[in-house]
Amino acid sequence: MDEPSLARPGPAAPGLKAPTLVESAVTQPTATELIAVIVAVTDRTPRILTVDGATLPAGAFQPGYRSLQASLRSWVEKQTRLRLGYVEQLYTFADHGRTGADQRTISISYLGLTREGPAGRGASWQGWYRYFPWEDHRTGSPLSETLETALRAWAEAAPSPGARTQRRQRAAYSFGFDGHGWNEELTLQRYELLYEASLVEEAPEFRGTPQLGTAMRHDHRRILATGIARLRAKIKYRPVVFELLAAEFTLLELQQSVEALAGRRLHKPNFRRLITQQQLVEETGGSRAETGGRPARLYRFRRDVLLERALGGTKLPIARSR
Amino acid sequence: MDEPSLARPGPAAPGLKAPTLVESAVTQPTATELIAVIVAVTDRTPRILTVDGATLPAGAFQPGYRSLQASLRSWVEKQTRLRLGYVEQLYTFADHGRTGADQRTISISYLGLTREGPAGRGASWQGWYRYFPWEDHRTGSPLSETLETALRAWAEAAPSPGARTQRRQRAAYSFGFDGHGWNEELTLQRYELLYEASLVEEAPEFRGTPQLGTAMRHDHRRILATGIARLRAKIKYRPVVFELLAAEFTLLELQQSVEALAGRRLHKPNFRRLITQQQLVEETGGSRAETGGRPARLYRFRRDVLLERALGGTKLPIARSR
DNA sequence: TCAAAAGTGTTATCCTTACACCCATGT
DNA sequence: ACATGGGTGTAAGGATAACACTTTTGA
Repeated sequence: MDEPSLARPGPAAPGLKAPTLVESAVTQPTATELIAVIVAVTDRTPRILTVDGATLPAGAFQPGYRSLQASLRSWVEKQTRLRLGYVEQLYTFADHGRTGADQRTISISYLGLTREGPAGRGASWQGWYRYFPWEDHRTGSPLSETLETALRAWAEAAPSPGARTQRRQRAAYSFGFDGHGWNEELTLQRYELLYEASLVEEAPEFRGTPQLGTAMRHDHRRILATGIARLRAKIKYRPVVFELLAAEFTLLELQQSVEALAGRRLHKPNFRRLITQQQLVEETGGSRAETGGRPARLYRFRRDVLLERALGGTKLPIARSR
Repeated sequence: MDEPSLARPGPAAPGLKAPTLVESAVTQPTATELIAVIVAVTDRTPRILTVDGATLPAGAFQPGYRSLQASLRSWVEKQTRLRLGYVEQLYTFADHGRTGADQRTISISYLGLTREGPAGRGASWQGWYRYFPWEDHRTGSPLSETLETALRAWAEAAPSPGARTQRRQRAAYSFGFDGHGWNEELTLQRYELLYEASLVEEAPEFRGTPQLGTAMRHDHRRILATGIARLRAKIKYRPVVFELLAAEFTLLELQQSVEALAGRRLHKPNFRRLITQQQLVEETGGSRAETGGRPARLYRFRRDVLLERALGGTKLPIARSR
């Protein structure tokens, strides 16, 4: 049924002249760097490893490693003595005019999860909401009025009526105006929209107007936005949060870690049910009394659980008002 | 609340000595190539553009273009005269020992959607299920018995009891045995599992045992599996199918295109509701009577609809039995 | 006794899934 | 008449969201 009329061609004979659709790749040598978004959660704050607070760790790809990911992992672990848990590739792009005009740098960005430890030479941990203050909706929406005003002005400044409508819709959808509701996964879209509206700068080298949040070197803030968006989507269907927690934890600690990443408050009773019903965790038998309430039972992650499908079918039990 | 104890460092002063976490990236020149999975759907068959049926189109990255994606797009459109609609980056990897030991190739793979046209010099369109016969579940599960037998044998051959259980669970989850149900998005996991179980070959250069499906050059079949998985996930929340259709189409044509990509049958009444209720399409006023039934109304995609959230909240209305 | 956090039970609501059925056209 | 595909109504079931309430500790 699929394609009965097509003859089955064998693999191309070796030594055959290459057709135009396969060009030689060796002609254009480029430099390759790996950029890492290393995330930990401490004290209800998602943090990333930076260099001087404005640059993401970056290193050259070491040939000799089995894969790009292996190269990144070993390089980070050697430099920082942090153990990386989950690692995932984010995006690859050609850096514009960083090196010479004929020689461009290919940057391959990665997301890595760990637990906070000493940062080491020249490095420091920074809360990620410092770069994206509008992304933390755990206690109201901090900049919502400022942003809404600025974005409406930007929309009205569009050249044509059609473009105006489009801008209005995009802003409303991305930032949750007009009854659209906040969607925490749209971090990258929001950043790009703010960039288009000149409310945010790409690199501190070019400064001028007052900024929303702290800028980073080159396009690193955009890479971080990509990482946040990816992680916020991921925690909903894969149990990666546990990589950020100690071996034993209370359900509240688990909840607060998810809240920190998602930037929203969750509904406690429903969150607990979600976790316990899926049998993602098991009791250790211990308990912890620290915060002036009834002592909480301690749990550990069940590593034997199937890796896929976790933390709730799709959604998190978000708390209703604020 | 976020990080009161941390001083706010400014951006690094230019000219500062680079800390170890930022290595020079220019030291290791590598070759860079772009690999394209170009998809079209014709006659209820998803097809990809290949070279000699066994190789994906690949070309060198052209510096001078705005971005990697722009470079890929222009190169494909120039070589094939096809217009690419939606384009998305898939994955980047370092090719193992294709070039010399000290000089490795970085391959950046892309997914691109188009409509089928003349393939041109040396190229040909191939139905993708030729490489993955077990992925088409539109008319039953073709190889289910063969596969289940082979995979159970593979599981039992594991060295330890723990590994056996793991293998059994992975196989059951990936292929839908033991009441797990078929999940069409797990194309890549299934391919990798079959590869581990030596039921599939990575490249035709090394042949020997009988194969499941047609092999491709290098790791191109794995790249194709990545593209299929990504596209199958994407059609559920972004209206990308329309890039594969003519400007006007019937709802059945739309449904059959989705079915072709997903490799499963859908429930007609529910599918139609899903589409019409979300106002993704509008009637053109015309109709078409071709297949011996009541004439079908023609629709067109509403381009003014917001790009995000489409084709059903999350899921497709899958038909119950076969 | 009160504050704070840990937990449990139950209901309301919506979305998905399934079933049942009628409509329009060509042969 | 009947086969084929087009098209509508509606009920069952399950998952999410919300509300109300009890329990256990420390200050």
